[in-house]
Amino acid sequence: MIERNHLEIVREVDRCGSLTAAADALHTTQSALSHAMKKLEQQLGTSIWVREGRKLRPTQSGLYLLSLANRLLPQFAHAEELVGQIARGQRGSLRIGMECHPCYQWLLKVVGPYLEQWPGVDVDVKQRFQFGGIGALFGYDIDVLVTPDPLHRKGLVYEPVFDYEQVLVVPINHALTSKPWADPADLENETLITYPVDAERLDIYTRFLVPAHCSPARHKTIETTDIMLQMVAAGRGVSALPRWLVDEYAHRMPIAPVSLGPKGINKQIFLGLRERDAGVEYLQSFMAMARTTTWGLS
Amino acid sequence: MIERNHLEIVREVDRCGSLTAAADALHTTQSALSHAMKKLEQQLGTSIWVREGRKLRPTQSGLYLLSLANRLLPQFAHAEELVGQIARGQRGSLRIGMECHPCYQWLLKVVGPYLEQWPGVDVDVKQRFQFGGIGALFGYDIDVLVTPDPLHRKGLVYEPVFDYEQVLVVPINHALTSKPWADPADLENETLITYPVDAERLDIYTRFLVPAHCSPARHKTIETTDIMLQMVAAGRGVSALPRWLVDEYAHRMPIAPVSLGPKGINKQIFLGLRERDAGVEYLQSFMAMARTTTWGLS
DNA sequence: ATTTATCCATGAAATTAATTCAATTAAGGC
DNA sequence: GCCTTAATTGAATTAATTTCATGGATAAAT
Repeated sequence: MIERNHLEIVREVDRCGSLTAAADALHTTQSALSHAMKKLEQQLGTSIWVREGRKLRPTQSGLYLLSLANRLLPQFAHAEELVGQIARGQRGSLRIGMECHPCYQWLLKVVGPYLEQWPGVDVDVKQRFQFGGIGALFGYDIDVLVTPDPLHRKGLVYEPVFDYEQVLVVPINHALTSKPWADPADLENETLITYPVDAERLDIYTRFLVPAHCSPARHKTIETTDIMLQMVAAGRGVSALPRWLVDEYAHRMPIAPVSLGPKGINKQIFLGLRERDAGVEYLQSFMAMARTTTWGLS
Repeated sequence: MIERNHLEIVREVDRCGSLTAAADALHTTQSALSHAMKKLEQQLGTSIWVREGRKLRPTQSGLYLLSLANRLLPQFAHAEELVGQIARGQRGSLRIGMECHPCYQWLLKVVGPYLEQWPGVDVDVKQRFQFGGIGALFGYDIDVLVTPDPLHRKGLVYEPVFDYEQVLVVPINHALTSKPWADPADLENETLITYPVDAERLDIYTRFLVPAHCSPARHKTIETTDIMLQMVAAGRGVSALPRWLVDEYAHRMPIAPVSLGPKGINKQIFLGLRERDAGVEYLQSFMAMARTTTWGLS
């Protein structure tokens, strides 16, 4: 019934004062407007203007339509601009999924500058997924997945963003600090503190303890990195974290890193996203900034 | 670009889950919707849904359009309903202009029942006009003018709603109460209290004092009827008001009416409106109720 | 594994709607 | 009174939308 272009006409006639002038402004003929409004008037069963001399005076209906036009038309215009920005990749929402607990610290460093550069992009971080990070990616719960395990699936692409070494964290006065590296057997009398995830996803198990058929004296889980390190600093256990993360905390806490084995556990963090989204500008930019931010850390 | 139509489709697809179902709900074919949205997608330069298997998943743009649809479509619907009511004369705004100060009391009696009978009509009362009541009527500042002076102009129509007698109001123990009527000379020692309007618009001057070349000892102006009558009751002056108004207050205040001259000053109140609006149902109804309400007063 | 049923996309034809053109009416300015 | 400006109207033209017929892709069913 009432269409956007009717509102446009009502608004323009009000602005210009006549159908003819409005037709000019709308790049069409006066006749077209006359026909269009006449049809609307018939549909609504009421006139929108009354002719007074050769002026058009809005009726009550006309005045109401005018107020409607002034309310609604800007919203249409705004919507088009916004969608245009989304189309050009200047706007959107970037939902980041984290499968790598300690990476949260790193992420914070990326997000700050990113938000400044992309004022139109809303960033959100999610850490728990019902069907795993990849499921969340496929399910459009997230747009980017930060993970150490780039499980390849059709429709997904991964890009490595940084390498790091996973190290043992011990109190600064711990005996192991004098050794060049830790052996699996060194943990047999220790309390191991980890994030609360399956053991298969903890490298210290899969790549260090399990191959050597060792296990720690006790195993505790803690959700947050800060508390975890405070526990370590207090001598209540040891943990395994990226070296860059330990280095950062070592300034303010009595903790120290120890390599896991002679070669250390070397890992890589990947950013995964849907292939379909690979061309989106603000996602590409996030990838680029993620790589850059890394350099300052390791 | 974005048309009401498109929003309708987006909303319905979201509700129904598929283009086909939405087409059904909108009483058209799936193909029509597909074509329509494809065209919009091309214009916007972005897709609105991504085909996933045989499902449509809204993109960011699609989600935004959906929120837009949910905001805007109800307003379109509401507008159509409202304009329909206006067309049927069931709704509008009734802006009443008053050129007769004491009539405000009478108006309040009319407006109450009127609002009940016409829940869709918003009533507003205006009392000050830059170019007089008639100017306000011509200028569409008001829809109805309540006036004792029906100045005839082309395009305006007047209808008398009630007759009344303008009387002098005096304290109940005043000497004049014992006379059958007041003479102009009786006011020469009195303080006259009136509304703050030009003397030419006060009948007690134009039709009583001026013809007799008399004037009151003092002249005070007061805006509100209640205070005016309290002043009279307190013996601080006399005033001129409609008899029915004085009768009403006489029950609770020590005041009394006295006719102005042997025949009294007889007046008539008119309702004026634009000729063009004469057929509007809720205006006609107001006229009718105005006449009815009068009977109970005089 | 093949079949079946859905669902969406697409191109061409048909239909419907919108716009223009030309003629007409009406009011205000000179 | 005449000229100019504005709006309406009807017919012709042009543009748009819708339908129809078809094909491809996917999920469900046999």
